[in-house]
Amino acid sequence: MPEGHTVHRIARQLRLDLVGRRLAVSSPQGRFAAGAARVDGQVLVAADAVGKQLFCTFESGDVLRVHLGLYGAWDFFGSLTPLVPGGFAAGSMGAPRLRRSVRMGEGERETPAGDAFPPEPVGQVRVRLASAETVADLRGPTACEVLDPAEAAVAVARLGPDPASTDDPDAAGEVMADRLTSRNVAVGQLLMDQSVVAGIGNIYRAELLFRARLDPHTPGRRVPRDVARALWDDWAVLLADGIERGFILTREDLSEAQRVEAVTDATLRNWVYHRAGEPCLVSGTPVVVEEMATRKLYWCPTCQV
DNA sequence: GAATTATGCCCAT
DNA sequence: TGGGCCTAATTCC
Repeated sequence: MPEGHTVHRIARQLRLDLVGRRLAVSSPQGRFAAGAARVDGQVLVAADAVGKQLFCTFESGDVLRVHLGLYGAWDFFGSLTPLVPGGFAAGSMGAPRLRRSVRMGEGERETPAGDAFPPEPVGQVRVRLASAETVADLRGPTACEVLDPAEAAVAVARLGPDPASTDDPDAAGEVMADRLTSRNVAVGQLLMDQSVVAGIGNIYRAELLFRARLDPHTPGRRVPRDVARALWDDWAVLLADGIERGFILTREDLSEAQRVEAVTDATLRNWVYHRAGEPCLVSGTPVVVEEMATRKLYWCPTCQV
């Protein structure tokens, strides 16, 4: 599920197993041959997520910028460090992939072509990052390019604040509140605007607004500043939880047993997202789905005013 | 088995 | 406004 939490997990996996190593960078698909050649053979010195974008910095200063879009995903093979102590190592992260391996247990990976390492690329692999022990394959990204340091700085500057990539969350929250409360655009659209706040996608958008009991159509300018700040604080909580948990869970009312169930049952995870026509879990009113700026918006007209 | 759908966002028209 | 990315789970016959 490539909202912000997913990209932070990908950056974490890259830091654990590929940062600090000299990498072979290639484009098995061929569409990124020139970009791959620019960083091939260099040491990867950093991997950072900002919002939904991933920035991989090489020793020359050049930066591989990746945006997964709707279909993109990274598949990891070889020696992998669990993302959380005692947890599973990553298999595939991004859009749903390799579901068979997920059923085996999240993180267990399907090994194509037997146990050979490195594995033969399967399908359209845009970029392969390979150390002696680990391979990361990128498929289906909407953006994948190599930038010089100045260009990379511009790309980062275009993004709003991200609670998981700032060292001053309070100041960043003020920036988000400024941007959210200065326009007449619906708050439901502003939360999806990556220059207002980075990393929120369609699920987090719907759930943040429900948790705040806020009507998605409220113009930004009409959102009280303390409500805007509370949205930032809640986003910081949900994002940190999503990064650790590996999926989006926004129902703070679930029992421990239900939280365990939610690992395999996505229908338990959210208040309104993907629940069109089902009764709101608080008011019983059927959850409404409508189009907002070409994306489906789920909300409860009784609770969110 | 085919059609639809999806967590995003860019670009051409 | 529509297509593109390039995939797989889900839903519909």
